[in-house]
Amino acid sequence: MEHEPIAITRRPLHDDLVERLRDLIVRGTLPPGAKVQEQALCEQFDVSRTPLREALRSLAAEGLVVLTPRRGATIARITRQDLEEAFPILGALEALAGELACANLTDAQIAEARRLQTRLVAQHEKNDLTGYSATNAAIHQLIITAADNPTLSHLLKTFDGRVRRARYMVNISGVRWAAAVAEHVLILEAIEARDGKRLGEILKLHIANKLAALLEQMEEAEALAKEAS
Amino acid sequence: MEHEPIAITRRPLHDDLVERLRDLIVRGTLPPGAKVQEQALCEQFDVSRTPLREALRSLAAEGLVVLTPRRGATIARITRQDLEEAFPILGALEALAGELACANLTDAQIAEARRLQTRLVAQHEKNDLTGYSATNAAIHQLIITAADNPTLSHLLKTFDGRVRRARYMVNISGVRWAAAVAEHVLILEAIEARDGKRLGEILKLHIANKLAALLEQMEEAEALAKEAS
DNA sequence: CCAATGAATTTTGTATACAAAATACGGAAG
DNA sequence: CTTCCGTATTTTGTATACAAAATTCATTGG
Repeated sequence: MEHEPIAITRRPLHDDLVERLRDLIVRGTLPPGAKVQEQALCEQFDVSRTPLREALRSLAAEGLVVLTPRRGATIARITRQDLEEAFPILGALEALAGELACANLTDAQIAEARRLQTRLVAQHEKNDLTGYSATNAAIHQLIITAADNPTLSHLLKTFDGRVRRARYMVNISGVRWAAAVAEHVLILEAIEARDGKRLGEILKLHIANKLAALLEQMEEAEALAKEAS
Repeated sequence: MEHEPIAITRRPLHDDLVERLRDLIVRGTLPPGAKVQEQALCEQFDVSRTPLREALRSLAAEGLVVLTPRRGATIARITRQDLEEAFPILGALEALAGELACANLTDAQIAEARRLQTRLVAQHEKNDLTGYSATNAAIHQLIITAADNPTLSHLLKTFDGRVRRARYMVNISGVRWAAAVAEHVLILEAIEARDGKRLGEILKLHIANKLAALLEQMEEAEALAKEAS
C-alpha cells in the first residue's frame, strides 16, 4: 500500500508540445510576428490538430502566442512597449523574491552564492558569454529557490519567457556586461548581509538597467535594419 | 476603405466558456477540489468536448483549474499556503501599479478618487457590503488604469481571480472592515500627494492586512466545521 | 466478512470529419 | 494596367469517433 503514487503517468502530447514550441519561440526559431501554420506544425511534430491547438492555448496564456479569432495564431511580437511594460513587473517580482529569500537564506546557500559570483567574474574575464549566462541564471535561481514561494517561482518562470526572447535578438554590449558584473557584486553583498530590502532594491535596479541597455541595443539594430533597406 | 477593421469577429465558443466557467469557479458554484466532469459540463453548456477542453486549458494557465494527466481536471483548491504565497505577489504588483499610477494621475482622476472615497465611507456606514465591494474595486481599477500598463493590468486581473474566490468563502469581519476603510484614507492621501513610493507601501500593507484577516477568518471557519463533524 | 482479482464501464487523449469563415486567385470591366 | 467581384482553396472552429487508460463493481478465494 503506497501513500504517494508518485504519478508514473506518461505525459500527454500537448504538454510535450508546449515545451518544444516554447523552446522554438524563445530561441527565435519561430520568430515574432510569424503566422503559426497549424497544419505545418502538425506534420513537423507528427500530431493531429487537437493537441497542437491545446498547446497553443497554453502558450497564448503565457503570452508567447497571440490567438486571433477566425484568423489563427501568431508568435507574439516583442515591441518596445511590451518590454517597457514587462520589465518593471519582472523587477517587482524579482525584488519580492529577493526580500523573501533573505528571510530564509542558509549559510550553505550564501556560500554557494559566493562560488557562483567568483565563477561569474571569471567567465566575464574570459569573455565566455554562454557560461556567464548560465551562471547568471543560477544566481537568480538560487534567490528564487530561497524565496520558497512556488507560486512566485512559477509566475517568474513563465513571465521571464516572454522577455528572454528579446535577449536572443541582440547581444549584450561590452559596457553593459561590465556594469552587470559590477551590479552582481552589490547583489552578493546584500545576500551576505541577508538584507532583504536592499537586495530587492538592487535587483529592481539591475533589471531596470537591463531594460535600458536592451532598448538601446534594439534601437541600434532597428536603425541598422532601416539603413540596409 | 477602412484602416482598422475593428474586428467584428464573433467570439469562439471556448472564449465564452472560459468566462462562464471562471465565473462559476470564482463564485464558488464549482467548489474548490471538485472534479470537473467534462461530459456533464458539455451537456450543461451544449457544446462538444473540444472547446470545453480548450477552455479548461486556459483556466489551468490562470491557476483556477488543475489538470492531472490521465485523470482529468479539478477545480483548484485554496489552501492557506496558496494564499500565503499569492498575496505577497498581489501586494508587489499592486504596489507597482500604485507607483506607476502616481506618475500619470490627472487632476480629474484624483477628483474621481475623492468621490469614490466618499462613497466608500458612506457605504461602510450604511453597512452596504455589496456597494462597498464595487466601490473598492473601482478605486483599485482607477489606480491600475492610471498605471497605464496593460501587461500589468492583465496580469493583475487573472492573478486576482485566484484569490478572489477566497473572499466568497468567508465574510469580512466588522473589525477588518473598519480597518480597511481607515487604510483607504491613507490611500487617498497618497494619491492626492501623487506620492508613488508611499502609495505603493500602503497598498502593500493593505493587502498584507487583508491576507491576515482572511487567514484568521478561514481558521475560524475551519474550527467551526471541525466542531460540527 | 474482507481482500484481491478481473471484467464491464466510464473517462481521457488523440485523430479525423465537416461546415463556416477567411484568404487567394483569376477574369472582367473600367 | 488597375480595380472590383465572384469563385476556388485553405484555414479555422467545432463535433464526432475511437483506442488506451482509469475507475467501478462484482465475484471469488481466503
